[in-house]
Amino acid sequence: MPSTAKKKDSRTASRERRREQLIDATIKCISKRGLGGTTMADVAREAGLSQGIVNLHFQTKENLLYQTLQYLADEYDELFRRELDAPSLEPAQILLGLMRLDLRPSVCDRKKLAVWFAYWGEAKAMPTYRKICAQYDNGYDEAMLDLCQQIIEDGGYAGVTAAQVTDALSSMTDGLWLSCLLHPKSWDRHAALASVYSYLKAVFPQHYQSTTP
Amino acid sequence: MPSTAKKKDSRTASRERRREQLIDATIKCISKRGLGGTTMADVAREAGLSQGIVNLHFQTKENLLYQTLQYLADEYDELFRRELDAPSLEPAQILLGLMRLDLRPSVCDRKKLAVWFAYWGEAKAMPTYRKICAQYDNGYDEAMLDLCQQIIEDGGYAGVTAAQVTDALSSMTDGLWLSCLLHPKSWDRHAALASVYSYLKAVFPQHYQSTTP
Amino acid sequence: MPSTAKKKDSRTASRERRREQLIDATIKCISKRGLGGTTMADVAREAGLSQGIVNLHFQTKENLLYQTLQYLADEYDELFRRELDAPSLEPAQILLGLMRLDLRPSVCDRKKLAVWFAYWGEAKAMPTYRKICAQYDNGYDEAMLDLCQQIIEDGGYAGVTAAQVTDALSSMTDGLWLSCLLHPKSWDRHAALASVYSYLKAVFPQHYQSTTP
Amino acid sequence: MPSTAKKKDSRTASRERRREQLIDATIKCISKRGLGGTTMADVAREAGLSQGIVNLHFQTKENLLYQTLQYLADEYDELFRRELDAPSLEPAQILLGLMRLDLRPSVCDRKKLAVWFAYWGEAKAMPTYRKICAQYDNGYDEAMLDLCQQIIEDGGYAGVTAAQVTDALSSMTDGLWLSCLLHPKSWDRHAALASVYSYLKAVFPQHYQSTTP
DNA sequence: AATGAATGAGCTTTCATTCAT
DNA sequence: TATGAATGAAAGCTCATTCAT
Repeated sequence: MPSTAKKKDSRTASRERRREQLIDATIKCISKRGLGGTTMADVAREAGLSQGIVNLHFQTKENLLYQTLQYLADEYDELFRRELDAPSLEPAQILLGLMRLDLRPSVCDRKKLAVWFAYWGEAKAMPTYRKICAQYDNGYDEAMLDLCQQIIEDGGYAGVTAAQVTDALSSMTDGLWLSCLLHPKSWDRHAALASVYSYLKAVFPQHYQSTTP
Repeated sequence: MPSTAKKKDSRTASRERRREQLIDATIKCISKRGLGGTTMADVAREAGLSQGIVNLHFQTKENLLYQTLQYLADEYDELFRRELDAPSLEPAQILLGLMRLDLRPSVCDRKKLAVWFAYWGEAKAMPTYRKICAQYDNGYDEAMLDLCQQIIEDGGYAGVTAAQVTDALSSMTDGLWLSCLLHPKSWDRHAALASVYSYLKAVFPQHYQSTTP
Repeated sequence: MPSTAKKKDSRTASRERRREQLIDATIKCISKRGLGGTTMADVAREAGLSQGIVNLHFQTKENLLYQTLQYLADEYDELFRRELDAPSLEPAQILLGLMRLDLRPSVCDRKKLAVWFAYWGEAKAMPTYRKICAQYDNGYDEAMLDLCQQIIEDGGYAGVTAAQVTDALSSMTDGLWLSCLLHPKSWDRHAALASVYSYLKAVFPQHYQSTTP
Repeated sequence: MPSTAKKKDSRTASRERRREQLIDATIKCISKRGLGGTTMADVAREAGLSQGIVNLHFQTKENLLYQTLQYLADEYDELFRRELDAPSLEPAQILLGLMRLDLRPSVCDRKKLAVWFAYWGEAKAMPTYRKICAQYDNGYDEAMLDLCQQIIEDGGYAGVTAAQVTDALSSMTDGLWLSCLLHPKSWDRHAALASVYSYLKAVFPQHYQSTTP
């Protein structure tokens, strides 16, 4: 969302703002009541607006949910790209940055995670959703694969392939998210990061040596 | 379920069988259409029975879903206990066995995973579901924690705690399940196991040395 | 129900007993839950028998309800005839006897009244029910009309017709029944009888003179 | 309902009007089909509106029925109060007015009576209904008790108590209503009033002397 | 004659969607 | 644009009735 967007004429600008307002309300609703428990009326009420407003802006419920997922995906993508393109010194630092990103409060946030898992839960049944998820995931895997490759070559590590580490790492973050969702009480951001770091230290000992991540 | 259970009189037995038949149909339906897309009529049709049958045996939809989750949880629990109680030689072997279990075709089965994720997706909204999930998870974590502790002591490993490894491993399997669900095409059971094994080799090098898991 | 009925062979006798048992259960159910809230299953359960039993004996629900109403009507009719045919001395005594009958505990019983009013409540919609009710009522009115006529002639009362008194008296008992049903707490059998008696004393002063009825 | 109420804005006014329209349809349906035979769809159809409309305005069927009963009770209450507060000359005239009221065509109307009796039929099973009925009844009895007391004192009547007359009169009107419901063909408003009047003449001869009521 | 599992029509209720204002 | 009353399809659930045992 480039800053020029703010210069749109008031009508369009308000349209855009309404959209975000409604998507926001959708996220809150899904997080509170689950996908199945969220009605169009709930979303409208959460946004403090009237019944018909959601259909007015999103036509159908399916589209609202699709756009909401897309919104979250874009938001994450933006953060991911920024992390990746950071003028960071070394691949190992970038990789660690990506791991940190996934556990950052604004990303690893129960409200948003609830939405992701809600979608994933329906993913098998709704190919459209799966497509969005898969498309991004592939991009992330590719980037991580590349970083791991560089680290392995740099460190001359044997016994692991870049694919294995990539798989392991991305699985771990997904799993840690689930854990955050299911055990809100006992979940600890730092412990999670420590687990990830313990793995990095174990496979890439030359690149990760600090005691704390 | 002791073998004597099979000697139930035909009436009771058939009640029990019908229950399983309906739970089975429920799993298939959720897997095909998602939690939200599954109707009582769908389940009845899938089971080849009539409309009212599900309410007759489970009273409400909520209860049907609850019992289905419980059924899956019990099924997994049975396998987990069996693996844990196996007269296996060493903790390291048992731990590997548990990892293998999670990636075994009958466990890591898209149909069942779809159900698990469907529930997890609604977990935030339905405390009842979360309770079932959480209750078992705690048991598993404890068992794994114990195994890791023993391995660490046995190997004199420094730099990792049992909690970190447990967290990492259970997160990894959860994440690999999600991966299996979302990328059915590219998902590879052996690759997944290799990823897990690469981690084990890295953290517990003395205990896991084979090239292949 | 003449005593010879008891000599039927066991099969038939048991059929008859089942019928009464089920009608009894029906009365209890309607009284507890109302006509609308009474299901075939409720009746069977109340009778301590199995689901299908009611259809076996009464074929349809409508018939069960019809037979139950008929049963109550017959029971009342039996009592009414007995009172009417009593070798009572005078019309005034017989008339008072009929009034007493309507307020007798076994007749003016909330359980049974609930059933009568349940039927009356549906009477407009179910002509079959209305027919039963009307048919008996006419008979009673005729008998009372006759008694009142005799009393009026005997006393030389002017200013009231037999029809008016009959109407007033039968309306009063119906109304007192409703009162018994609606105000179980404050309802008092003796007060009710006193009200009726006060009317009799007022219209037929020569025939009813005691202080208490 | 003061005349200013009519100036409500069209939206609110229409809400109120729709409510009455639906209650009206409910009364018609109950009167035609009985409480048990009345479905939400029937009510909607009777009102010439769509399926969901009744739930939209009354949420549940139970509430619709409750509100309908309340509506009828309020309507009667209004008439009763008006009759009671009439600048009538004497208690005897007011009492007669109340009796007339109960037999007035708009009150003693088979359609409405069918509804009252439908509720009374379920009253034992539904405490909520009984409460509404009882609450009003008490008020009416009190008012009548008061009037009778004055008449008795004024006339120096002995042998009857105010309570007895009140009981007798209110029972009579209830019974006459039932009669109106059950015997629509032979029912005669004037005969009914004559019966009531014959009673009044008999107990309070000094106050009621005309040949016709 | 009796049982109780099974059926399926019908009911209440919910909710995405439409539309007059 | 925005509103919210209205719609009607579809869902969950109940229950009279049937039928194999």
